This record gives sequence, structure tokens and C-alpha cells, in this order.
Amino acid sequence: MKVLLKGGTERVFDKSMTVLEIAKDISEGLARVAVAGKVDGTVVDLRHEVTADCELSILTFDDAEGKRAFRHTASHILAYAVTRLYKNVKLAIGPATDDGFYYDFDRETAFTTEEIKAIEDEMKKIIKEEPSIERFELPRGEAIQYFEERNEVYKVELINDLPADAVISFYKIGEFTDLCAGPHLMNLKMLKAFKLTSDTGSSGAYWRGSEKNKMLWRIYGTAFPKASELEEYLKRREEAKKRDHNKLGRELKIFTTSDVIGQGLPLLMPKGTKVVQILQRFVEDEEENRGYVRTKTPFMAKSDLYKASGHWDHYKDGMFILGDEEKDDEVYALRPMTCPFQFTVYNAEQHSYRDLPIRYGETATLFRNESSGEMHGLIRVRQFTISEGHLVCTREQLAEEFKGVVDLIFYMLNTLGLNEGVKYQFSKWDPKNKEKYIGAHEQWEEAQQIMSDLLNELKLDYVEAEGEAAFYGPKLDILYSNVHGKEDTIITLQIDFALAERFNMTYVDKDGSKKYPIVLHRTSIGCYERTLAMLIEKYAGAFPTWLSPTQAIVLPISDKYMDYAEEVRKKLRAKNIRVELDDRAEKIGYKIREARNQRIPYLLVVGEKEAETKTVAVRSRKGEEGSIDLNEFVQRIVGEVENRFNDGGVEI
RNA sequence: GCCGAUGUGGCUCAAUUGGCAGAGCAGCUGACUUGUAAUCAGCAGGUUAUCGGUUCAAGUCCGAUCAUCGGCUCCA
Repeated sequence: MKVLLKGGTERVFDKSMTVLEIAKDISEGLARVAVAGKVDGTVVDLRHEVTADCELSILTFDDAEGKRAFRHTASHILAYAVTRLYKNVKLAIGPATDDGFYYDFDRETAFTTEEIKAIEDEMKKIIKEEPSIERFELPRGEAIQYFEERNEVYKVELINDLPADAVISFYKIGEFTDLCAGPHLMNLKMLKAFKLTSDTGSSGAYWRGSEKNKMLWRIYGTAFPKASELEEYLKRREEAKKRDHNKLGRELKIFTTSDVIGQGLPLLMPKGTKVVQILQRFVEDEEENRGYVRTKTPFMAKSDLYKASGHWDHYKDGMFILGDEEKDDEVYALRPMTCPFQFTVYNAEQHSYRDLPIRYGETATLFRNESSGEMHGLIRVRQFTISEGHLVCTREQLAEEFKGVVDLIFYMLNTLGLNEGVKYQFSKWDPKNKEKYIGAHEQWEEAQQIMSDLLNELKLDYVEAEGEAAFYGPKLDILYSNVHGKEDTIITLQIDFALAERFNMTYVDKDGSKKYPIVLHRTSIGCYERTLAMLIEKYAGAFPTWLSPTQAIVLPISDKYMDYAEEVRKKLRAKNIRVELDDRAEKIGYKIREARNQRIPYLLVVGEKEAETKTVAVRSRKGEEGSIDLNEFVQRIVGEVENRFNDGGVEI
């Protein structure tokens, strides 16, 4: 048989061989670090027997799929340890994740921190025992019987849901047998560095991810081949937490919350408000340059409006409703989105094809009654302000408008420095879900085809997500990960073939006939609160100068130089630089420390020498820069602000 | 919404089996007039998240509510 290897080399074998044997044949070194194989695109065990011509790659821990196989074995050790320590625990599932693994267990109470420590110790013991790992298969009936005898109801359910012709495979590690598709390691020798990361005990997780099902106990962990890699990972996690906007944002007096105001209702303090104001001016000016017109529409409306839009049927639970539907003649609701309001603006006048495209922009405050357990700092809130917009265009104009929005979004992300690390998601509908979506099947297929073509034309590296579309159309979602690794949409762009008809939005075409336009729903910079949160985390609070609430601070060495310090302050202020003067009778070291802790980009120390020579001793994020001519410094900082220069963020 | 943990001056944290709520930082006042990450002294700051209960006595025990954190679910 012929085996085509990664890199295009080919090997011929005269008998069937396991993946591990082929790895050994390539090199002993490779065999030592191999964790799994990939045969014609399918990830398999090293013990998998290759019998026919195929393409094969040997996976190591450096491959994403290799990591998963490695950590999947760790999850089985976790389950093994739990079954050794505790009776009457039912096993659910235990997959690998992007950076670790978990296993879900069913028992009466949560696992405590102490229990988790004990489980971790038991796992170490198991690994020391060097149990063997075997794979075997059973016919469906026997497999079900096996788990029924052991009262493993979740495993039985899993097998029952497998297709009739599915291979039902098991892995036996020592005395522990689990239903598993694999692949797994050959032995536990590689599994040297692991840790259970459920710091406050196990956490709740619904069986099969549905809130209708029972809640199980999930234990998280991660594993690496080397202790140093594990340590580095844990250290990185600790470092990342220091950038947490929810902590840093409060420390830096960017925002606060109050028990009596309510959950999901953060208050922006002067510093946070300043950053948002700068962002908002930036967005509104840039949109103006790109042909947008602005609207300012009400924060609430009668229920009739939401009934027309479909939100009343599709999103009532997420809305704040004012009044009682049973008792009151009219019920109002705070708006959860701006669409029907801007559509009403469109409908206030007649439109010709000559008017299109029309690009409406609004800095829109929205209200969404999120579930109580969802709120998180500035990222998930009940009231937020979004750079909202709707583009009304013809079918012919759609591609151009879509690309125009993507260009605007890229410009925004680049300027903010958030372009690296974003993930593009093409959110599609789920044709099987009749409840969630409105519009005809053909409309959906067409809208999705158009979006897919455009994304490919733009060469975007995106993932597809079925069932993630808006109820009226497919979306391009741009996701950003917070310091806990949780992804949130910061920006969205949606194609809507459905709502124009619902709202009777029309234009008169060349031939005199009335037509429904297409609507693009989009945001350019996302919602200001969430984007601010991501910026705090990206820059660890040390915003680029153009975004810094305070851009420079003058630090006189003593009272004697106050006049000159005031002169410096005035000169910068005259150029619209946000500058402060620390006139307290403190030592210079103390003033520097405070200004640094506030993340002010430029500290300008002035004393005798500076006053005499009309200079400032600059201390920037690069460190001490020495004395710089005052006019020269003014020019520099003004240039940096005008260019919206960004240094890429600081290490902490 | 579900599960778990947590809640003591602005912040970080103490307070023995239920027995006088305390410290550092920040704040204020005064002195010091300072050359690149914390000058010294004094003062003030609390119905221990809220409400209720048990007790001679509650920060501590019990219940409810609110909020915060982590996870699940959800996210127009």
C-alpha cells in the first residue's frame, strides 16, 4: 500500500501497519511525540491499522487535533479518578476544549474545592500506576446492556442516539471503561503536567446543553506534555486576569455599579465617559465622510410598532414593557433595537430609486431585559449605546454597500487596534427551526448565498454557525475574546430581505413600479460599553494617547516652578490636549507613581532647568526620554492624536 | 433563568467556640519645597449589602431579598 505523508513524500509498505508503526518507520523521534494520526482527513488512534492507500499525517501536541486527543485522554483519567473515589456518580460526557478538557458528572451535590484537590491527587496516582489503554468495539445491543447493568443512563442515551450503522467503541484505561469515539493516547507516559482548573468547585452544566435537562456537575482541567508549558499557561491566565476590564475599569474609575440602581446598569464615570465621547465623535464623523445621514429616534414606542416588526412575537421576553397588557389601553416598550424606528423615518417620505442607497446612522441607546445570570461588567448589560445603522438599497447596490460597510468596520478595528484576534462568523439560519425565523425559504437561501459569495470575494477567514442568524436574515458577526477566553460579538452586519415588506418600505423604480428595497443592518464600532471593555483589556487600561481620558500631566518639582508649569499646561490645552497639572506639594517620585498608575501616556516633569530652557522632561510609556523643547513636544503629541497613533498595547 | 461561591470604611484585608468592629492604602488638615514609582504627623471615615429571625449578646448562626464573581443556558 502507498501512504502519502504530510509534505508530499510517499512511502510504500508491503503489509498493513498501525499509525504508530508508520511513525516509527519515519523516525523514532516522531514516534515519541506522536499522539494521534489523521487518515484521509479523519483523526484516528496511533493504534489504528492502516490497510489501504491513504493520506496520513502524524499528529503531535503541536497540532490542534493532537492537543484535543491528548487532553481527551486526560478527561478519561479524571472520570476514572472520580469513579474510584465516589460511588453513585453517573458519567455524562468528557470532551477536550480549545485549551483543556472537562467531564460532566451526575450526583446529588457539587464537588467541593477539597474534593477537586483529592480527585487531582487520585489522577496523579492513576498515572503513576501506568495502566494500559485498550480500545475495543461492541455490537449495539451489548453496548447498551453493558451500560444498563451499570446504571449509566447517560451513556445508554448516547448510544441510542447513534446512527444504526455506527461503530460503538470503548476505551479501557486500567479498570475504567468508557464509551468513546477516541482517539486516545497509547499510554499515560506523556501525561505529565495537568491541573483541574475548577477553582471554586465544580460548576453546573445542563445535560446536552439544554436548560430543559438536568443540571450536571462539570469539572474543568487542562493538560500539557511538559510542566513548564502548564506553568506558562497558568501564569498567562493569571496575567490575563489583571487586564480584566471589570476590575481594572473600576480601579481606573472608568465605570462603577450600584446595588440600588440595578443589575446590568453600569454607570460610566468621567474617565469612561470621555473615552466613549471620543469614540462616538470619531464614529459619527467617519460615517458622515462615508455618506451616512443621522437620525435621532425615541427610546420607546407603543407595542404596535414591535408587533409590526415581529419583535413582539420573537423577542418579547427580552424587552422592558411599560404598562400592563391586560389593564391598559396602550402598552409601551423600551426599544431593544433601532430598526423599526429608522424604517419609520424612511417611510416618512416617498423614495425613488434615485435616492438609494440611503445610509442611516444613529448613536442609539437600547434596552434589553437580559436574564439575571448573564450580566457581566460592561460586556453584557441591560442598557447600552450602539453605533447603529441601516442601509436601504436596491438589489443591484447590495454588494457595493456590503463591501462599503466591511471597509468601514475594518477601518474602525484597525484604528482601535482590535483587528488582531477577532474572529469572523457567518451566522446562518436553521431551516428546521420554523419558530425563530421569518421570511420565505428562497429569500433565506438567496441572502445567504449573496453573503457567502461576498465573504469569499473579500477573502475573509470565517467560520460558519448554523442557527445563529437574526430572525430576519443572515449575519456576519465579528467576535472578540475577553480575558477569560469568552467570545462576544462586538460588531455585526446583516442582510435583510424580509423586514422591508413587513414595514411596507418601498421605492419607485425606473419603470414606475413600487419595489421593496433590501436593508443592511450594521454597526460600525459595536456598542460603546462592550467595545470600551475590550479596549480596557487590550491595552490593560493604558489607552493610546488619542483615546486617553488624560493625555498628559505636568508635574512641577516644587511650587517655585508653578508658573512655568501653568504655562506648559495652557500651551497644551490651547491645542486641545487633555492635560492636567499636579500642583500638590508632593515629592516628584510620588507624583510620578500616581500618574503612572492612572496610565497617563505623558508625564511632563518641570523644574529649574526646564523653566530656564523652555523644555519639558518627558516620561512616556517608553521610559524617561530626557528634556524636549516644549514646542517640539506639543507638535509631537498633537500629531499622535491626529493620526490616532496606537502603540499596540503594553505588557504587564 | 439554573448551579456554585462571595458580600466588613473608597480600595485591599483582619476580627479565637457567638462576647468592646480593627489595620494598611486612599481622603482631609498641618509641616516639609522636594529631580523620576510611596516624606512625616494628626484627623475623620462603619446600622458589617438589605430585611427579618434565634440569642442575655450576631460581622459570626438561620431565612428571605439584592448585588458581585465563575460555569451552564440565552444573546435581535
